[in-house]
Amino acid sequence: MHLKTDFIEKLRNSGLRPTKQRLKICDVLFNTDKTFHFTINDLSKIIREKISLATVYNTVHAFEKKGYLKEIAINSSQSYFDTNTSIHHHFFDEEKKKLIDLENDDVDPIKIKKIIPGKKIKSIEVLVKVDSDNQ
Amino acid sequence: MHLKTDFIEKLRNSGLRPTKQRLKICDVLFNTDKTFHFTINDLSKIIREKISLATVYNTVHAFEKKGYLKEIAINSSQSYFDTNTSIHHHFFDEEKKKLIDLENDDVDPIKIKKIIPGKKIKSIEVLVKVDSDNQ
DNA sequence: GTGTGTGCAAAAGGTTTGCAAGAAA
DNA sequence: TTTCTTGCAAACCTTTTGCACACAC
Repeated sequence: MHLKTDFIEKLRNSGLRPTKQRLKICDVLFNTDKTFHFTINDLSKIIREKISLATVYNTVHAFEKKGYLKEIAINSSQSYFDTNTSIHHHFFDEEKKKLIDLENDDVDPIKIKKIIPGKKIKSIEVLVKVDSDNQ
Repeated sequence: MHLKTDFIEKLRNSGLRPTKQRLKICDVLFNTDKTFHFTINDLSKIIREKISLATVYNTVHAFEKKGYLKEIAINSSQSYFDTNTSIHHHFFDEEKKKLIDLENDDVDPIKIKKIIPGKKIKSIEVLVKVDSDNQ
């Protein structure tokens, strides 16, 4: 359970003004023990107080830039975000269109044998697509 | 070097009528030894003869469904396609916004230790994001 | 001829932008 | 009072759809 003052401080420390809208979004995203995945559309619906879509986009992108959220690439139709910012991977359930966490320990270390001169690795993401067993 | 008759046969065998537009798109995509990555937008530009965007979308999706192309999820802003349909992975160069193939042999086998009851794995995709070395 | 494919324009869906009004510092 | 943030609508971009015409068989 987080206190509102924690969020105010968190935002201030990031150089973001603790506005009513940002605090509400913090409450929805971070005031829980479980991490979760969402689309902007999901988030808009969860927020009971009406916050303008533009503000939701602004806030989510601001939070992502500050490292409080991670964007997950699944397909080109929508952006998915994750409140779990640790290094981990994902299952994507094609049937339910849902993401499932795959903790780093659930995947043997990925060894990449090829290097690209002048480039350094920023991240390694594994996406495992799954579908119904029976068919 | 492929012959036009090869493409006609390939399309016929897939139940796709060999129209002028589809043959032109085959020519652009498959009449080369190198495989490559493209967006629909790229493809539209490469095709000199004007083919309606709707037809390009239709054709690319038809080819994907037949297994002649693979879609690659990078981000939510655009769809990327790959003429290399073998099992392999990708680097994504964040600076140049370009994909680079990572052959299956370049990555040690991925072992997933978690299973989802009732679900089977359809694909495992590794995306390695790289960026400029110097900074 | 019959059924499929194409082209165009319009519509849809997600995301971004410009700007005036409002809130935080 | 200065600067940042919000809200709204319009703009944008990619993708999809509807429908008349054209083409493959």
